[in-house]
Amino acid sequence: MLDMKDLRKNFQEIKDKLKFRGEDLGDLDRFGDLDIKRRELISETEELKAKRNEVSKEISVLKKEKKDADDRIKEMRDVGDRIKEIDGELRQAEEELETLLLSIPNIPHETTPIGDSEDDNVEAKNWGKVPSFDFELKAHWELGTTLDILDFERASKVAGSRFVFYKGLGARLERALINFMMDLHADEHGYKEMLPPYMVNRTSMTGTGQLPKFEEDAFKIEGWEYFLVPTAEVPVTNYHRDDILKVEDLPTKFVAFSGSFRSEAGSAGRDTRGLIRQHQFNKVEMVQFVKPEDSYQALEELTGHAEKVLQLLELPYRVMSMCTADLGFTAAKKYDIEVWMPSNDTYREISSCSNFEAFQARRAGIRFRREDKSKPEFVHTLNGSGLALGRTVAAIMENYQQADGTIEIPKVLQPYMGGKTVIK
RNA sequence: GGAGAAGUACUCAAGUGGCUGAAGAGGCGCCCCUGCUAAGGGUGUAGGUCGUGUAAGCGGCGCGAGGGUUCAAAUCCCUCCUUCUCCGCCA
Repeated sequence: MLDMKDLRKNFQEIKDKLKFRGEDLGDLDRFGDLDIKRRELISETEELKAKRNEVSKEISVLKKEKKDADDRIKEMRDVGDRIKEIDGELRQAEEELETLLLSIPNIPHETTPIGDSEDDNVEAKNWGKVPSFDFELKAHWELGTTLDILDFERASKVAGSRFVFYKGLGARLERALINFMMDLHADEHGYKEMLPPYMVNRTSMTGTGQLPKFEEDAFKIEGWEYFLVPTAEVPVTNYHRDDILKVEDLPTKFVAFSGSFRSEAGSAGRDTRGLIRQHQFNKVEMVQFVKPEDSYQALEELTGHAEKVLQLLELPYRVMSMCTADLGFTAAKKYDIEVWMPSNDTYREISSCSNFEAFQARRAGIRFRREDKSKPEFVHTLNGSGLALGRTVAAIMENYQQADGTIEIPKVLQPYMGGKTVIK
């Protein structure tokens, strides 16, 4: 959500910046009228309420003195009716305004590249050497099926398409990665470990920006106002919803492991094979709450923390600075980390690190106080995958595959795999 | 799932229609006293948000949330949420 006062004061400038997103800005132009209408109604009703309060005191005095107050009471009855009327209009105006504000995306940061499509994303960094194979390489789903560590067929029998069973050392590899990543971020990068709920309510989904616009992307529990979390970002960021944090607690950094559930509406036919696009996948997610002046520094650090995982796993990757057209609804700036995926002969997204500035904080009411008596300010929130597990498993399988169809285990994971060095 | 109880400011807590934006206590701030400490005395301490204003200020809202009744609601009514106790069920 954008700052209403800012929007009021700098409407055209903000609108121009939002245009770079190339999205439909909906009813944005109605903001001015709604805003004025709302404030007019507030002034009107408040004036009447002030009067009512005053006269009510008079009535109270008159009654105590056993004097007649009928005239005043009658007068106030009319005032009360009028207040009710105006409050009704006001409520409607505020609802419209709220709906409007919740549907406006974040303003891109000045360092976000301007572009029309994903082709305009800018490579910010490139790490590692893309491997060359002197044998015919296999996709991870082939390797996984042959080694009997992934079973897609039975998963579609038991659940449906876009689900998977991990088996044996495949399951072990995923579990090793979870522990490895959690340990790294908790012990080396200063995040507090957290294990969040996998279902959240509507308010939480709205707080981080998944709702109201993207309800079709989420799984909702039938008969309940619960949504399966599409990412741990939702429960972990909302952990501090409506809180006023102490300045000495900033930055607050959480790392959470959770399942992530996505309907993948609109992705029919894309990445239908393998682990790349599942309805359910595991993810280690980093979330930060920081002072506004620190958030861009924090974004670089957080992205570095995600990169560190790939560096230790010795997987080649690049960091892309997402352009205005590919930024997502909530972010002001976003880096995608893309890992080399041999079967695709290209890089695939494995992490997404974003600075939301105060966009989520405003929706979710997450604030801090600089000093004891000072006015609360909104924090800046950030998050980033560190990393998506399924895609990491796929990348390891493909990049570490051997000519005989076995898979080497990255050195750093071997202690987490009971000392094993190869999956065969 | 059944039966009951409760949610008031940083904490505990009083409060069944108007003088309660809220007693009292603790905590915290300041002052006094005792050479220091412990103890004691005095005194102060409401947040947040919205509107309006250059500002000081003024005004609205507020006692879990949202509605309603009333000239007037922490107080009466309705719905919801959360917590606790007992019973049942259960990993």
